[in-house]
Amino acid sequence: MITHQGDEDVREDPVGSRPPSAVGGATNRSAAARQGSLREHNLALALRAILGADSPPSRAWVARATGLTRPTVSTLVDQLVRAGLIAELAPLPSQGAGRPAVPLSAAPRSVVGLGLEVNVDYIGGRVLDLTGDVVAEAVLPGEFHDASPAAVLGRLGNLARDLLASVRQEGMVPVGARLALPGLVDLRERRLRVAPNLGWSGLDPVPLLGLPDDLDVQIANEANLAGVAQLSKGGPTSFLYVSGEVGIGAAIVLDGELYLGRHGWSGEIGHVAVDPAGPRCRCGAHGCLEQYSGKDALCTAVGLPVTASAADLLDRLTREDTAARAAAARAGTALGQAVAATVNLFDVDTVLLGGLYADLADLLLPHVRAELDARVLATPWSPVDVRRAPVASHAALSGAARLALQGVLDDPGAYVTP
Amino acid sequence: MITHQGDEDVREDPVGSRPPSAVGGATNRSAAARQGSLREHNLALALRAILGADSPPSRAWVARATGLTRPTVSTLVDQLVRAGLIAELAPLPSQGAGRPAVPLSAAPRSVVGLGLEVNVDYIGGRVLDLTGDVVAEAVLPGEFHDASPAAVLGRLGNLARDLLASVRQEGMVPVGARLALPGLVDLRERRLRVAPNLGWSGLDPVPLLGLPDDLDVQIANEANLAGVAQLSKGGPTSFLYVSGEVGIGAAIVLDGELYLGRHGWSGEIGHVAVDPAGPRCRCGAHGCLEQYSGKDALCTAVGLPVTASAADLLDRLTREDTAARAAAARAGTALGQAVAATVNLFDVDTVLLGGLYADLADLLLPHVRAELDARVLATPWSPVDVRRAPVASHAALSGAARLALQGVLDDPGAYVTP
DNA sequence: CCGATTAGTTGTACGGTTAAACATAAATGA
DNA sequence: TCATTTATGTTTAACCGTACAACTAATCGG
Repeated sequence: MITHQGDEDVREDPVGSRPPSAVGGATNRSAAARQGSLREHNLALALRAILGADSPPSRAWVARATGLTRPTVSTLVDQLVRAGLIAELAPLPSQGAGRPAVPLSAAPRSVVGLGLEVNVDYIGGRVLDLTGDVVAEAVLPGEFHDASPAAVLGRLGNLARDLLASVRQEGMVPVGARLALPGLVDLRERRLRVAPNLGWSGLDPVPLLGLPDDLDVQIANEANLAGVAQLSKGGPTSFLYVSGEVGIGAAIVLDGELYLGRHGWSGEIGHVAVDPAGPRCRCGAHGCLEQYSGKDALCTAVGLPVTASAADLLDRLTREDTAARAAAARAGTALGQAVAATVNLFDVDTVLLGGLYADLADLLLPHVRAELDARVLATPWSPVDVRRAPVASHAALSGAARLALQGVLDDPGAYVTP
Repeated sequence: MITHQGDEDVREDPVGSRPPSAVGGATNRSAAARQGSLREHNLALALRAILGADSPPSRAWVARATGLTRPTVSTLVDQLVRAGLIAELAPLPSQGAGRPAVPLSAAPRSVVGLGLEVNVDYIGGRVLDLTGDVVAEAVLPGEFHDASPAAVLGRLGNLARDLLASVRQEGMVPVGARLALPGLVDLRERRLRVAPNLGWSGLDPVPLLGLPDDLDVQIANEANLAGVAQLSKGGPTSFLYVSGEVGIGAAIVLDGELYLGRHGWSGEIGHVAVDPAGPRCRCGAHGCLEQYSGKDALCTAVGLPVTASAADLLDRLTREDTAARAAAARAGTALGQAVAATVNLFDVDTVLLGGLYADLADLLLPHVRAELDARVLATPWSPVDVRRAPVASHAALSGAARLALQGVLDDPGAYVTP
């Protein structure tokens, strides 16, 4: 027994030290389940059932949907109602026999999540409530390449405090914030390793925001968060989201959860090699996808300055012009090759194109589809569905706010008195 | 309420219909937690703690490790002992003050898992118990390209029945079997879609084995299972395993669980494009990794027939010969490019080379490492560790047997009387 | 031999779910 | 009109599994 003498604190598993392999992680596999865990699990289950229902469900429906009994659901729902997470709506004019049900729905404007974003051409914040409604928003355009992190994050912090103050004013309770950053974000150490387009590297941006210490503020990659924003009630729950901007990022969403990898920098599709002998990339390697399908490459190919707007680029590419067609083909084909590699590796069957690619989807899609048909091994049995991402405008803000709210969905027990 | 009237059977979620996104799935997030779920969770927790301990632990140690109380652990361990999953060892000569502990360990030769494999040049079966020991094994070399599925699987079925009979004879209880196949395996529909090297396609191999109906028999990809076999007590729990043979497959293992994707055909690294303008591949596309680093390509590059053995190939490649060096460089570089893409997408920091690549590791590693250093974006902050896979001989057999046993680890409650 | 220390067990309390019965409210139909 | 049917939601008692505290068991050091 000697070897065990030292192992005192194996038992607790502080969240920070856990590898962030997924978001929305649910019940901890390696923790002891006590009595309360049961209630927490079922509370979350009932909450998800209500939020995910097509129309406001009754307690009895929730019981059927979850497999819990009606008395149990009643007590759980009562707790959710008391906590302000769920609201009882006015009974509908009754439909059929039996006692009329009390419809339940997510309580609007109760708990809210704050999404923040720093990007090359704007900073912004957005507040979402449990219904998914945007309850407050502010976006400041600007030009932040090579701007001082302290200055930019300070301004964003002011904007965030204003948003928080205004929603608190109306009685809402912010439960967390996520900051979207266009770069390699280390979740475990909460550091922005490098953001080439901002010219930033090696910093912890959270203190620079100056938000209250009691608010849970975390950081994540912009494309990953934009991917999360594509989740919607009817839509697919497993997909690859590819965001084209100056850089190209991707998010892998599986069963409604973001796949983050060991450190949180999964999905770096922009540096998948399309042609190992191709042009040199900012990252030092040769032939990265970014050199073929990034915004700069596209602009250059059609003779625009790299500072051109997405609208200009779309305009130029839409011309019936040999150069324009060639540029779209080159970018779309390269994108298709990289996406095909990703699909072969991840086995997803839906691909959503976002960011700049949402605007250019009509031009790129035929080329992307052609490459996927040729290169994805599984195509004959499960064709890959590639399409424009449904949420486009500032998607990362919504994804960040959504993820900030995730803590409530995962552990409503923390917000409820039994 | 009309819209809800029809939704009767939302509650149960038969395992077959669930997307097989991971193995070792643990407590079902979308199921109601009843009282018994608590016990099942903690039973699995205690079992994992005992199996994962460095040396046979006591009940008190398990309590500390899991966060459960000693009385609870006592009752759980008693159940595991009664079920024959855990054995109480003879007390050690006591070390220090206090009542001597009763050391616990996995019960040898109690429940066992059966791993089966059909490959181009052999069929085989292996039986593992909870300690990880091989308790029975049989391998039949042969040449199975274009052989009849019914004949080959019939022979494998005989072999499997012999193994099962012999372990049953000794009082062991087989709890399941996994069949490893070198091809695209659809887990959800339990079909082998296509196995180019066998010349097989579109079949359900399980009935052809003729195993007893009460044994849970499932199928999986050979490389995926070989990846699972690399998990060991001291080693990494998240890694990319790349298996080079005629085809090239990969397994992505995250936190000790195999990532399978939507259908179970994740990890098809052999058809990641290394050069889109490269040679045409069997799959119809151009420039797939397989055309650069597959066994056939390597053999051809050094002037051997594609039927040459791994030993011949190694022998020829090890010569101080320009052609041999060029062949190793070409294969290693291409492999490095595909692996770099995978690492950029998955964010893993360990890569294990298995199959043929285990033999060729010394020759390939420098080239692979060079490409990773150049192409993996995260290299400066988290260098990728690439090395030879620890388990080489018939790894898929061990992985399959291990996965067959996984059901016991995930749900020991099913094998225990409370 | 006695206190200190650690391992494992016994008995009671508590929290959470269940099953069964009950209360509520509407539609249905003789 | 009024009992019957149907469905929702609540109450009650029982059950199950874990926690806590106290106990026994076994060893060491003095």
